[in-house]
Amino acid sequence: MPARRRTAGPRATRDTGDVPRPELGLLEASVGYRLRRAQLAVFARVSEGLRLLDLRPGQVGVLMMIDRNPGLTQAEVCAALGIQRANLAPLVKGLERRGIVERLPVRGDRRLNALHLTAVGRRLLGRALAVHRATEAWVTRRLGAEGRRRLLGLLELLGEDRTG
Amino acid sequence: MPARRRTAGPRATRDTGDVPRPELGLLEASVGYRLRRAQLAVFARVSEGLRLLDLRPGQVGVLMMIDRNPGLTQAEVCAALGIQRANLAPLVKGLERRGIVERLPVRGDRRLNALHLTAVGRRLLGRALAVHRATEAWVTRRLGAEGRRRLLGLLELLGEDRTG
DNA sequence: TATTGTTATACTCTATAACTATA
DNA sequence: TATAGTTATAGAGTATAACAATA
Repeated sequence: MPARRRTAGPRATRDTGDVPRPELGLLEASVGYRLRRAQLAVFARVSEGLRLLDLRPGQVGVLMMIDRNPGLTQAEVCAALGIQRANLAPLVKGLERRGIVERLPVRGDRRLNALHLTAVGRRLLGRALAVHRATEAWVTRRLGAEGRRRLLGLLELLGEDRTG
Repeated sequence: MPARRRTAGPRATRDTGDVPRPELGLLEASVGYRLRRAQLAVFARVSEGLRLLDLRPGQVGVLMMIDRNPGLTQAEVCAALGIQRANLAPLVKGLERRGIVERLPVRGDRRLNALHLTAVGRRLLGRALAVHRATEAWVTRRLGAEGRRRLLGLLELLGEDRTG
C-alpha cells in the first residue's frame, strides 16, 4: 500500500477524499505551465493517431502548408511556421525520399526549391487530416465549439511575433 | 531583395500589401499548432527572464510545488506535474547540489525523500516569482485579464488526464 | 553583401528499461 | 510483489555556426 506521512508544516489541501493531494500552488494559474500540459496532452493524441502513417505533427504541418501553397520554398515554410531552415532541411529530405513531396527547380533563381505534394503525398495527407479532424473533435467535446473557438483566438494572440 | 515568383497554380492569398504571404490553411484552426506556437512564445520569455538565475521553467515549477507542499516526495511531485520519476531525479540532484533544495529522510519509510527548500532556495524562488509575475502580466497585456482567466480555464480542461 | 539550402553539432525535454533498496 | 529513487539511453524538438551555391 502507498505510504502516507507528512514530515513538516501545515499543508494547504483541497481534499476530495481521504488522502492529502499536493497543491499546484502558483502553477495553478501559470499560463506557461497550463500551455505545456495542454500541448502535451493534445500532441500525445495526435502522435498516436499518426503512428500508423509514420508521420509526426510537424511533418503534417509542413504538408498542410505545401498543400495549400504549392510551390512554396523552404525558407517560406520556415518563416510561416516559425522554424529554423536548418531543421526543415532533413524533414523535407525525409518526405522526398518517401515520395511524399517533390522539390522542383524555380525558373530565375536556382537557389530555390519549389515544394509540391506528390499523388502519394496527397493521399497520405488525406489520411492525416482524418487524425487532425478527430483531434479537433476531441477538443470540441472537452471545451464545446464556442470554447474551442475562443481558445484558438486567445492562442493566436499569444503566438504572434510582435514584441512587448 | 527577396526573390518573388510562383511556379504553379492559384494561391489563396489574403494580402495586406504587396507580396503574397503563404496561408497556414488548416493549421490556422489547429489547436495543436496554436498551442505549440503559444507555448514556445511564452517559454521563450520565461527562459530569458530566468537566465540570470540559471533556472529553467521546469525547475521553477518543481520549486513552486515544494514551497507550497513542504515534505513532498519525488514521486508525488511527478504525479502532480505529470513528469517521469526518471527525469525528476537528475533535476532534484542538481538543485540539491546548488543548495536550493534538501532531501530529508522520512520516518517510517526509508525509500522516500522529503523535499524542502533551503533558505537559499526560498530566496532564489522569490526572484523567479518576479519573472513569473512579469510573464503573467505580459499575457494579460495581450489577452486582457478576462481573456487570461478564460484561457487558463480552457487549458485546464485540455490538460486533465481523464480519457475520452 | 545577402539569401537559400545544407551539414554538423549541442542542448533540452521526454520516454523506456533495468537496477537497488526498501516495503 | 509493489513502490521510490536512480541510472543509462534513445528519440524528438530546437538552436547556432559554418559552408557552398547563387543572387
